Amino acid sequence: MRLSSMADYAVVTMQAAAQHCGGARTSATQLAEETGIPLPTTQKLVSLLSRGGLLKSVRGAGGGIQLARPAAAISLADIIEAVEGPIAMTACVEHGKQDCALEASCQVKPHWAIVNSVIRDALADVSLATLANPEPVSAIESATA
Amino acid sequence: MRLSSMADYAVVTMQAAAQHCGGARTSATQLAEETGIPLPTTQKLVSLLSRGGLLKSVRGAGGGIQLARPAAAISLADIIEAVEGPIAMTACVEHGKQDCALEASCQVKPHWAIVNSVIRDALADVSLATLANPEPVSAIESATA
DNA sequence: CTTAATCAGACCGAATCAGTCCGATTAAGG
DNA sequence: CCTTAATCGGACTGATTCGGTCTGATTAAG
Repeated sequence: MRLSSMADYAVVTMQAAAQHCGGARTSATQLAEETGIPLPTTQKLVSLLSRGGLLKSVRGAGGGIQLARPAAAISLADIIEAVEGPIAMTACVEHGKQDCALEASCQVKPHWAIVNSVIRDALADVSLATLANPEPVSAIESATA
Repeated sequence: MRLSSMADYAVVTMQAAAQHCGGARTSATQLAEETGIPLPTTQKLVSLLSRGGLLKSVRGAGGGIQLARPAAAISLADIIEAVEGPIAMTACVEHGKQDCALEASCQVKPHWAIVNSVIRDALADVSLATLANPEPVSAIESATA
């Protein structure tokens, strides 16, 4: 039930990259300095995020990285899935994976699907544009009451 | 972002125990047979759940276990916290833990608190009584739309 | 063509987790 | 009152995954 450190760092890195989006390309080195995350780790994150289609990288001298989409179109769910894989709290939620031998008599499985959707939607409702706003307000706030 | 197997098994075990609540005491052995979870693992879960105040255990011959509270008063959040500890997606959400060196300049932290609350509430809205119902319907369904 | 700077993938150590086993405790039966 | 049996409780071991680091491949500029 805890997010991996990599996913946590990825969110911070993406938020830092979003602030450089208007300028142009940024480098992993610069993001590492700004965030305080070790450079090798930042490089690994950039690799994962690029593979996930969230960052656009340009190799070679003078190259760099930039957001592949507008900040408003990138959500926490996208970032987490790029680093950790599909958001699935239990093994039975993932399609195609039927490792659970209890599946036949499991009464809990349909409920996990609902809970998983709620959590994923909550993460999808938070975009990079929202993270840039220091005052956290959004549609999800109503659910916290 | 994935639930531990122990927590997953704990939910199944509690659901099985809830169906025996009306009768009286059940044993870990019986729950292991019904759920298909290995007996030693079930014993470990019973220990954790008892320590968390969700199960009431009676030792000795003829002893057993039973729900410490009505099924409607036990939620998924209770079970998960009993097995995994406090629900905190990131280290900075947990009170008192300030291992994150980025905390000073971290723009993301306040947003995590909101997201964490949403997720915890979603888990708290699902009780054992809800799990006993094969047709999943509840207040959280509106959030899935 | 050489050089330099960047991303991308592969490797290793550490921590956590799942699982199992054995001991402490307690009620029932003789 | 003692023995027996059945249960929960905590401690240990092996394995998997995760976090972190390092080195190599690629590319544009000089």
